[in-house]
Amino acid sequence: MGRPIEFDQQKVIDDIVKLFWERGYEATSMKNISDATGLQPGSLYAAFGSKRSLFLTAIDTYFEESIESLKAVLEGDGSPLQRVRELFMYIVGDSCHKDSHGCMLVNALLETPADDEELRSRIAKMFRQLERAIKKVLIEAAASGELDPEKDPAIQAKLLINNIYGLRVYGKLQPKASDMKKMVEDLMASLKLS
Amino acid sequence: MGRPIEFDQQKVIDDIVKLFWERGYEATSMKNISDATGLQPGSLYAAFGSKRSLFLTAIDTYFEESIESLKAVLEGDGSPLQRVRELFMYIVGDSCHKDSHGCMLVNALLETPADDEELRSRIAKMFRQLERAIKKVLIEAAASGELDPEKDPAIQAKLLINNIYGLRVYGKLQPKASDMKKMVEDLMASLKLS
DNA sequence: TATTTTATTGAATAATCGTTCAATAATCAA
DNA sequence: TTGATTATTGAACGATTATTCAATAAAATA
Repeated sequence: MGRPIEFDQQKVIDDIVKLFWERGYEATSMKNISDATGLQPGSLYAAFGSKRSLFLTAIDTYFEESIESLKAVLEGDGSPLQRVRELFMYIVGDSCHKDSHGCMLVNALLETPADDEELRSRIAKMFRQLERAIKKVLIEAAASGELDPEKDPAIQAKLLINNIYGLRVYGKLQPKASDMKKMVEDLMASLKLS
Repeated sequence: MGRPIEFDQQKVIDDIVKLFWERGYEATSMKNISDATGLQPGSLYAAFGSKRSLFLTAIDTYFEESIESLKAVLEGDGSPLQRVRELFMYIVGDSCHKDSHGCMLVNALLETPADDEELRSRIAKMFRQLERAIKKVLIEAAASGELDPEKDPAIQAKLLINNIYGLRVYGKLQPKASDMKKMVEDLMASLKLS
């Protein structure tokens, strides 16, 4: 009972994700958020509690939407390593277009002060999900003989994740998509049995 | 002539580098800087002009000190690929110890808004220096037959830089040094002629 | 209809932001 | 010693920060 919420909760959260994604935590003010959402401070605080919890909500929302797309690619068509290649090309495409803001989680992680255990461990947990998904595909690739038997799927998964982090940084430098694609091709070549 | 500067300029700049490195641009206030250096606002503004130019000075100083160490490793003893391996182990060591703050340039790049061309291009230029240094060593490795002849030194240099970016992100997640080292060993293995 | 509950408004809060400036101090040249 | 020049001090500036709150509005319940 009581007065019902008037604003579209999903739309407001998406607006907030967009803001924090583009500008980071510190550089985004509550005024920015109020302007972007059309909500007054009182409504924002009643609904979310604080700027920090607003940010945590944004992070969570971003992750849930992202991981779904990434897993869809990894579970798509083609051989295991073809699917890993698809994943990387997906990320290259996302990192290269002219108004990309990179990965919100990487951005957030790098902005997070070292002593903020809560935020750091939250983000770490998210990346572990992606790492597990990649590892799973690499194990498939090992079973089918597509992966070089010298390579340990667990370590290779970490190495691939490392390259994804790298692409998210590299993407901030306005790189040529053709360079990034060549890098990915070379990276994929190193996985295959030769 | 006129009253001479009283503070130790190098020490003050080092203090400021440390602050921006630990906390980033937005989260560091002029009050923090005043407290850390012992200088009053007036002195800081007289000497540096603005918070932004203070940050640019910090970035430049950090880079000059860093690139020297990195180049020293790349021009050290051992075969070309051994030296590349040294470089990576150096970065792993630097990224893993408990109060590491990662690479200040990567941190700064990820915090930088997309429309800040000045800062972005300044950082891009710095990374290009490291890429060139790596490429040079890879060309040596190709000449001596140490590098897999299938691999293009230019692309491999980009891929190695990509992994360095990655390690700087990975380092924020409090990783196990042993995992990172295994990753580096695998990465190095992919360069060698097999 | 009267009451309760919750949402929204938007002004107000105290603190902090980056920056400026007049006053004072320390040096050099005359 | 006097005047010019530059450095330092620390209070003050207006703007902005995250957050709060009393007033008002809209719904459900009695």
